[in-house]
Formats: sequence, structure tokens, C-alpha cells
Amino acid sequence: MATRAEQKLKTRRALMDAALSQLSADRGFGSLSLREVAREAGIAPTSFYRHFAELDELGLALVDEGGVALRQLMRQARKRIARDGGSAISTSVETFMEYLGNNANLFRLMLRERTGVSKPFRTAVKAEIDHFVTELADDLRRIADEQSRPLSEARLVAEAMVTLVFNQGAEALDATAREREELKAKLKTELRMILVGSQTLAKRQ
Amino acid sequence: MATRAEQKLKTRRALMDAALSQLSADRGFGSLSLREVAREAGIAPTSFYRHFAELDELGLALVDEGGVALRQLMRQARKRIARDGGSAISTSVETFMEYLGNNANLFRLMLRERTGVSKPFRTAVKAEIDHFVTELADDLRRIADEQSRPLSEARLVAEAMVTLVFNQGAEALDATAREREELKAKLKTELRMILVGSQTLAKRQ
DNA sequence: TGTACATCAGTGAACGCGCGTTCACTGATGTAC
DNA sequence: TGTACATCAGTGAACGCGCGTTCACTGATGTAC
Repeated sequence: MATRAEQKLKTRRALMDAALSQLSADRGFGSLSLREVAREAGIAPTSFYRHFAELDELGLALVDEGGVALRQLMRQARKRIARDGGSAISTSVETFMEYLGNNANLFRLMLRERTGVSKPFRTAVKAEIDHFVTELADDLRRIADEQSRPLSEARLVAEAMVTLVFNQGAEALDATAREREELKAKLKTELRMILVGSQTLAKRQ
Repeated sequence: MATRAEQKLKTRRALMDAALSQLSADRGFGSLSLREVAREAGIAPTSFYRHFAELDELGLALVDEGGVALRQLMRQARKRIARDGGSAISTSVETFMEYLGNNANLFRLMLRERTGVSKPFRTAVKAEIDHFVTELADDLRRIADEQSRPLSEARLVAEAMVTLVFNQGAEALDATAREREELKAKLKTELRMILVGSQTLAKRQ
């Protein structure tokens, strides 16, 4: 028998899943209504307020989960790079795209709200991405050290890479498997250009 | 005395300006209502239908104007590069940011709807940007020829550059003058990395 | 263990609101002769 | 130029709808003794 607290958590989960399940290429968080989410979760509209003060509060809880997914993704990519020893760029792109597929609507939310209409959302998503950029920059510096191939402006390199990855990610979400492969190939080439460019600029200095 | 046709054009213009004027960092096209736009333009809600079948039709007309602005921007940048002879990257970034400031809400619309929730909008904006990318790729190839510094994958270079420029542009729209200068500097460095990376890869082949 | 009371997640009725859209209309502008 | 008719941009009343939010409530779960 579930305790009251457990049951409450279940309902909260149902609300968040209901909201996520409504997102799609043609449906942003901003177009959801509280009544719609409650209906989808199987509770009365008024019960919504037992869990969140307003719909945006639920959205921000989802962004937090998106942040967790990003950190998992980064750990996974590191592990694979260390284990497989292949191209770090290729492995990272493959890992990213795999996560994208497995958490489509969570990423959809992050990708949209990053440049969306609500300031709290933009701020929250940017904080998650900033954290991601910082970790990537650290990795880039570490790898550059190990390979004795110095980098110019590692932080900028990381920012540009993340921008490209996220933009292509947004495209990939609604692409066919075939298009997705093309996007991956393009993305890898673009990332390599940035990396090589940064290395070349470092040499010239 | 204005003819009937002239007056109709004026009202249409007022409707489009009214919609544009409502856009901001916290207000996307999707949150506008037909009644609100009509009110702002000074006509009855029902008169709106004399000009557009629905609100989205007005939005797509604005995207067309955004495309015109993009093409002007590109012509202007080319002219300045030819005249001033300085860094093409620097001149282009300066020109872009100037246009951004002068057509803030038009660019806001383009930047948002590029990844927005409405398929017709996404398609229209992507067509404009695709045209922009194609022209940029042509320019890059031409300059590479003139300087005898071959480029690898000019089209990809152009795509990556446009992605970075548009993303930083979205940031710049609501930044202070000081932040905007920093964004410009970062953007120039990032574009240079891509260019140099592409040149280095071309040499290695 | 049993009893009395407190807590609180979930409810259903009700509210006022702004929305998109329809309709029959008005009256100034345009046109044919 | 004057007259009779056609066009059509703009109107105001009215509609039904889904929305967020409030309120007093119910009844199962939890707690103190």
C-alpha cells in the first residue's frame, strides 16, 4: 500500500509525463494549458495546484531533468572515449544523438526554451548549457595537453561546438534516420574545422 | 486624397507594424492575438479579415520582409568589404550587428520562428536562411580563389558560420552595448577558427 | 491495540475573461454612361 | 459634367469555447494517546 507521500509523488510524475508527452515539433510548452495537462494526467484541473503553483513551475522542473540528462550524456561520452580510444568528436556526436533519440521531448523542451519567450526558462536552460560548455572546455584542454597539441581559446571552441551541436540536434529530432546520418556527418566535419582552426591559430601565435 | 487601394495598403502596413511592435524578448508571435493586433492598428477585429485570412498569414508576410532585410544586409556587407578592404569577417559581423539593431523585431521574428512551433514559419524562415547560406558559400569560394587559399567544404563552412552568427545575434538583441561588443569579438574569433580550420584541412588533403 | 482527531490530495461547481469567427450593415470611393 | 449603380474596407453585435483560478467539500491516510 502506497503511503500518501508516495502517491503524491506518483501524481506529480504523471503531471510531468503528461506535459512531456504533449510536446512535439508543432507543440511547444507555451501552448500547453493547465487543464490539458491535468486531463492527460487523469486528475481534476484544480488538483494541479496541490503539486505546482503554476504551469511554468512544472516546466522548470522538467528543465532540471533535462540538465540531469545532459550530465549523464557527458559522463557516458567520456567513458566511451576512454574505452574505445577512437575520435573524441565522432564518439561525442554519436553519444549525443543517441541521447537525443532516447529523450526526445526532454531535449525538445531544452532546445526550444533556450531561446524561448519566458525569461525564467531561458535562464534555467542557459545555466544547464553553460555548465555543459564549462565541462567540455575542461575536457578539450585536458586532451590538448595529453596530445601536446595546444588549443587557442578553449572556452570559445567549446561554446561554438555546443552551439552547433544543439542547433543540429534540433534539426535531427524530426529528421528521418537517413537525414540524421547526414546531419551527424556534417556536424562532425564542422566540429573538426573548429578544433583544427583553434590548433592552427595556437601554432601561429 | 488617397485612393481606396492606397488606403487599404496603409491599413495592411499598420497591421504588420502593430504585430511587429508587440514582439520583444518576452513576447513571441505565437502569443499575439488577432484582436490585440487589430486594436493596436486601430481597426475593428472583424476588419482584420479584409487583409489576411488569419494571423499566421500576416506573420508569413513579415518573414518575407525579413528575407528582404537579409538580402540587403548581404549586399551592404559585400559593398563595404570591397570598399574598405579590411577583414571580411570583421566587416560582415559589424554589418550584421548594425542591421540587427535597426530591424530588431524583424530579426527577432526570424530568429524565433526558425526553430518555432509552426511548420509554415519554420519552412519560410529556413528558405530565407538557406538562400543566405548559398550566397555566403559563393562569396567564400570566390575570396578563396582570389587569395589562392583553398577552402575545404565551403558550403559547410557557410552553414556553420550562419548558425553561429544567428545564435549570437539572438543573444545580442537584448544585450547591453557593452555585452554586444563582447559578443562581436567572440563571434569574430569563432568565425576565424572555422575559416582557418577549413583552410588547414584543405592543405592537408 | 483501539479511538479520536488532524492532515491533506483530490473534487466539482462556479466565476469572469479574451479569444476567433459569423453576419448583416454602412457609407465612402469607383465606374459606366 | 452629372447621375445611377457597383464595389468593398470597415463596423458592432453576437456566438460559443477553453481558459486559469476560487471555494467549500470529502474521505482516505496519518498521528497522538
